Amino acid sequence: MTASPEAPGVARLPRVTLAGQVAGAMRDAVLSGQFPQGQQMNEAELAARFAVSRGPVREAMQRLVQEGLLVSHPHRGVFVVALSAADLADVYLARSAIETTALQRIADLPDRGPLARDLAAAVARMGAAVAASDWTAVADSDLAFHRALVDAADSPRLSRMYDTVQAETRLSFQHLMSGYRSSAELVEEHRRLAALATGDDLPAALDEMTRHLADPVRILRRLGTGPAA
Amino acid sequence: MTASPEAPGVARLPRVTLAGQVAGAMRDAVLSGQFPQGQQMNEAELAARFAVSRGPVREAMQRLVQEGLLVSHPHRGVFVVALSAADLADVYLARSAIETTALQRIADLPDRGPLARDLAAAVARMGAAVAASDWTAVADSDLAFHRALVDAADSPRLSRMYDTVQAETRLSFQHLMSGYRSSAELVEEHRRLAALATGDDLPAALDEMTRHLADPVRILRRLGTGPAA
DNA sequence: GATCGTAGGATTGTTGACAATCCAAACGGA
DNA sequence: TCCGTTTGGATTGTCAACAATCCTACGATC
Repeated sequence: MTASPEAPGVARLPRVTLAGQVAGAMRDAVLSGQFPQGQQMNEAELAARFAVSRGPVREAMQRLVQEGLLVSHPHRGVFVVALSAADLADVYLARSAIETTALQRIADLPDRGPLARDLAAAVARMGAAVAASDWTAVADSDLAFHRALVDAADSPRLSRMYDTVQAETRLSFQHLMSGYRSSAELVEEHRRLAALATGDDLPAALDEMTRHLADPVRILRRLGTGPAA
Repeated sequence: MTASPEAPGVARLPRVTLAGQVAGAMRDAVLSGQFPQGQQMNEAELAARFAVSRGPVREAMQRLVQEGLLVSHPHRGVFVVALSAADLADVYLARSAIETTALQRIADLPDRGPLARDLAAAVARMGAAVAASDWTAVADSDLAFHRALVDAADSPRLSRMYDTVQAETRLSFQHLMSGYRSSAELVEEHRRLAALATGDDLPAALDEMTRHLADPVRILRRLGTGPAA
């Protein structure tokens, strides 16, 4: 047996580098709203805060730039992205592209049992979170639901692309949360989605998903928030 | 008029940094097959080659990692990706996700004239390239065709996601080229796609695109190339 | 009074040196 | 002969100092 450098399954245990740790911490900080949108991320400041040199900080920031959480202006600095209403609509367009494709692939899956379990669990958590009025947990279970769906398609690229747009989705929650649809309705909607995703009526599933993802865009348009078109 | 920091339209002229230039050069080198798949990219070596320090080289490599052209193993190095048959199939799945969504958006466009022109131009160039047996030009026009299509959807995120998968597509050409479908058929297929994309029968367009993108996967499966599943 | 030009301060981009980690080959023992 | 250990070389990860660029505020000129 020739030991391949990339043995499948046995993932090399994650050799953490400083840059990776800093990237994780910064991602959490940005996603938790610790840095307001548009704020500049000062390299020296962050380096001092994490007690590392500017090198790893630069590397970490560049990763977050590629993830769409930060935006870089050469020779000027990197800033927390400020998502416009048009950006939010675009995020949901990208999500629908990924999630509907995932649905199609899921329909060809031999065993949708595991996915059904994951989705049910996410819906259950969402229900509990709504009952407890824990909006952070509601958002988390929402994200977990859709992630489980995409990951079930077993496509590295769809999952990878979804990482980015889901991060942006999470970022947008801090804007959207207020005008969000009624929570009870939200849970019911996901329960319906779960049933359709693991059922046998693909067109109906696609239709429901499209409507589900179009809703936030409609809300945005109604609120008239966000700068410019 | 308060000068906004992000005036729309007036894009800041691209302040090139060394890292950016190195990234461009490395991208070209990798995509042109100058570095074989799986080869390690030695930092010091590349730094000497471009006459810069290791810093910009590291930064450039990290960008290409995010673009999917290189893969990084912490403490071991970064390598040119080796796309398996499964990876190629996945690339085309991701492409279909993006391109079918683009088609749907294009269908809602008020004026599809510019797109029709771009697509026609790409098809014309493809025809000329086939006549001249210039396979590089054939590939280029193929890529240009699909890029024009995606860009016409006017979605920053779809376009950005497409950057990555198109780079991988280009990389895969060096494998796939041989068993590619007949060139005359290829031109005709794109001519048909152009007509459908700018026409009024969206379902037919989606269907044709799906078939178009499924073809390379079938070819791969037939050839039985690529390591493992 | 407004505009252009200029100096100051701050921040980012780049560099070369140092430290930590990994891989492979040589070595010794069973 | 085979296996586990160790050691050496090479490569990557990190650091702190230097250079280049940008933005702001101030002052001169029209």
